[in-house]
Amino acid sequence: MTTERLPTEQRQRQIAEAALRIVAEHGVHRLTAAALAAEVGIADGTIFRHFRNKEEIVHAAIDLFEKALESTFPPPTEDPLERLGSFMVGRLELVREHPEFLRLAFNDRLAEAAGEKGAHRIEGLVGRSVAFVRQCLEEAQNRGQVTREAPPMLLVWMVIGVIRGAATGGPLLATVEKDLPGASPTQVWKALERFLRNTTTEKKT
Amino acid sequence: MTTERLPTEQRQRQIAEAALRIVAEHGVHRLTAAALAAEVGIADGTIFRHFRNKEEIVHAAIDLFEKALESTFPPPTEDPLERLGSFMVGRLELVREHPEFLRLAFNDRLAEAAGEKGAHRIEGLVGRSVAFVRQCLEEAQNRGQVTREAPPMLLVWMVIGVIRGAATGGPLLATVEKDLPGASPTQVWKALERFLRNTTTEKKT
Amino acid sequence: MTTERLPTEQRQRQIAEAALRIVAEHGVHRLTAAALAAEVGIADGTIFRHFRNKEEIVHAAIDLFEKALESTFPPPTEDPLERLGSFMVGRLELVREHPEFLRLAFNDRLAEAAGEKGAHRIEGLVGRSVAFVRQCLEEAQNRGQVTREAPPMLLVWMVIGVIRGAATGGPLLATVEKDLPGASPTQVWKALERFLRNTTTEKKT
Amino acid sequence: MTTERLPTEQRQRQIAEAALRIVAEHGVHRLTAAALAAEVGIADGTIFRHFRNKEEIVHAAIDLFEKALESTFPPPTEDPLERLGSFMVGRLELVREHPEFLRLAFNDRLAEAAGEKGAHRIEGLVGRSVAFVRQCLEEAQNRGQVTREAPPMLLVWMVIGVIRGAATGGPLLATVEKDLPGASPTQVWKALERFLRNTTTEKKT
DNA sequence: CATGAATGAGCTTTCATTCAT
DNA sequence: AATGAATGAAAGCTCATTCAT
Repeated sequence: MTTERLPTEQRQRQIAEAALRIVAEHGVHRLTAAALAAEVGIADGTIFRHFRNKEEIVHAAIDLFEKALESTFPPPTEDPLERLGSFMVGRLELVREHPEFLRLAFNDRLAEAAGEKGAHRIEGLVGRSVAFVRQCLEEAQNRGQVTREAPPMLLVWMVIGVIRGAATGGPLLATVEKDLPGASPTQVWKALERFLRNTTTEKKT
Repeated sequence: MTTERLPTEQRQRQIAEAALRIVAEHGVHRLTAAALAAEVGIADGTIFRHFRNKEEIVHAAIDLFEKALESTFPPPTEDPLERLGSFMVGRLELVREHPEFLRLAFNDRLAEAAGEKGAHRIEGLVGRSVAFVRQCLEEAQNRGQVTREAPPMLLVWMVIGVIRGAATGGPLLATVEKDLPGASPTQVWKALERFLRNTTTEKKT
Repeated sequence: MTTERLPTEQRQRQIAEAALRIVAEHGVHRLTAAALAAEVGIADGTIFRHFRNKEEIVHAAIDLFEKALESTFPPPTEDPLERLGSFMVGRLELVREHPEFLRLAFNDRLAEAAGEKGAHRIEGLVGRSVAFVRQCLEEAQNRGQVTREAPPMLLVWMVIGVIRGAATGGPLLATVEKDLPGASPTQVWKALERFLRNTTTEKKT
Repeated sequence: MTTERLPTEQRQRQIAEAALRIVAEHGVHRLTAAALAAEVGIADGTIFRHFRNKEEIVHAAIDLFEKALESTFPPPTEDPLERLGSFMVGRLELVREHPEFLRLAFNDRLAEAAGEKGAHRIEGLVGRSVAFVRQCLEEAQNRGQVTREAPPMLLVWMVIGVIRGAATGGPLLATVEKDLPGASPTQVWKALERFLRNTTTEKKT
């Protein structure tokens, strides 16, 4: 069989994308050179003309993931809650477009496949998002938009929990899917925002 | 070397526990027949005198996990928030005692090792917990202990998010560990409870 | 195919011997797990139940080689030339019995297959033999059995050259094989000894 | 990157030389098409525009080696010992200039890489040198320059042994390097010559 | 029940060789 | 002539599973 010849960069991209798809759909244990090759439509051995080894493939996949996440960090607007909102909506839309990412973001599969270094990268990615959320929430607390009584991390966990929950089409919603059936990212954020503001101490006085 | 002969039931339990430990500490890729045998202290072939194949071992491990989770569902007390509190405290304490479970609960590793059927079981386990949390929250909303404005699932995701966050010693806290340093399960719940109730004060006044 | 089951120690020995045979007869490039397995009569994978990896197999082979060489170091008799004679005869007889060793002793094939550590071991083996020969010759010079005029290493190289030459059935003799047709180890040594003593300065005076 | 285009003959030479260098410095296992191409500075596929396959490359390398050896056969002078001397000095100087050759001459690595045919060629090369040495020594014996009592092959082995020993900087000298520290080729030959002639003095008196 | 040797499929990686560009 | 992507046959090694003892 003679496959179309493509420049390395293109093949690398194809392979990285295939890796993402495979891990997301079937799990790391199916991320084999053979599976990758089949997915891309080339011969087994050819994989290693484009990547030195499997680990590098995973790193390329993480790159893709990273770039996608990066694009959802909103510009530093004035209002922290507004910022948090764009972030959340962005993330939820990202997941809607790329369901592959879902199982990656909240899962340490990729990390496992990438060895120590890859695990750290993913940790870093997650950490950055957490830090962003926290930053927004603390600012909001300082401005009195959100109650100062709650420990910031509690709020962070809640927000992350909502993102995760709204993003997961899977298990979390399985039993209760009828609830917010097609709840759009914006709707979810609106509900969350109202809730957060609701608790504001200012309002109580 | 001839190991002491034990009845199948005991060996099965030992093996299932060993499986839990191995997956938790080293990941699925180290869950091999040889590793299990070594952990239990028997010869590798012997494993298959007690289980027909690896999948069954994983199922036994999930059984253990299930039983542990089961034990944290509190008795059906009157007050739904109180019930939710015992549940949450129970779960956090469980994780504190058995850190192995952490990587299992919020991770689909075990599911992956157990094939389709195992994945469904874990999904079910998670689903049951979600349903419980939801039940408590809806009751609380009906009683006016928690604002009725928020969609129940939003609250569910928040609570689950807090449980996950408080349970995970790892990445989530990494950058901000000073926050709730040794926050005990009860302290976490108290903070969450105050927050949940807080949202209703407006209406009360 | 069901092969006879043997205890690891026996299989290890078989495998190490097979390794020696293969390297000697066909060269390192044919020393593959498959070839070893075929030679021993077991399945490919089985090889690695008895050795952790190929390198360990080569080390086991070197062990065999080492033991054989060791056995040809004669006891420390009074007369150095007599000692040298037993050594040489021993070595030649060893090679006659185990032609496999020939290509190993004067070849760095095994060394190459064994990695750094293996190469050093073989170097050490050769070094020990050289040192032994040298020791004998220097003593002989001190006693006046061999001329003191020749630098010791010159004599060493000569003796080693004769051992190698007499041992090699191969290329070295190819063109001139009729010479010392069945020259027995003892005959070769006798000829060499006469030659060495012949040069003695004592006799000239 | 497009490399300068060179006529096949030049590239062939470059490749053959690269082969010699690689085998000498790193061993046959590194003699790969990719390594050759890198050494020469062309793309790996290009190698096979100049040689039909790897075996032919090795043959070209042996050609080079052969030519170098050829050049050290001295003209047929009157005195056989003098002839032998030039030969030996020539060989030792060759090795000093081209240390690559060392590992080739006393090693069947190249032979192994070249298959049956290549092995025979190298055998022939060695055989020719042995025959030359023998010729010289027999003449010398006939002229009474060297004792007639020693079987010619014994002398041949000795001489070859000395050449090998003096050429090998490696293991052979490792333990005793102080001996003939920078022993020049001529010094080595002088020592050997004195020794060979020495054996005849008895009869002369 | 327990042992541990044996199996064979499968995985990652290497490499000589081909061939479209 | 030169390039470099593609191929496919090994090679080394792992592991679930079987089975004679």
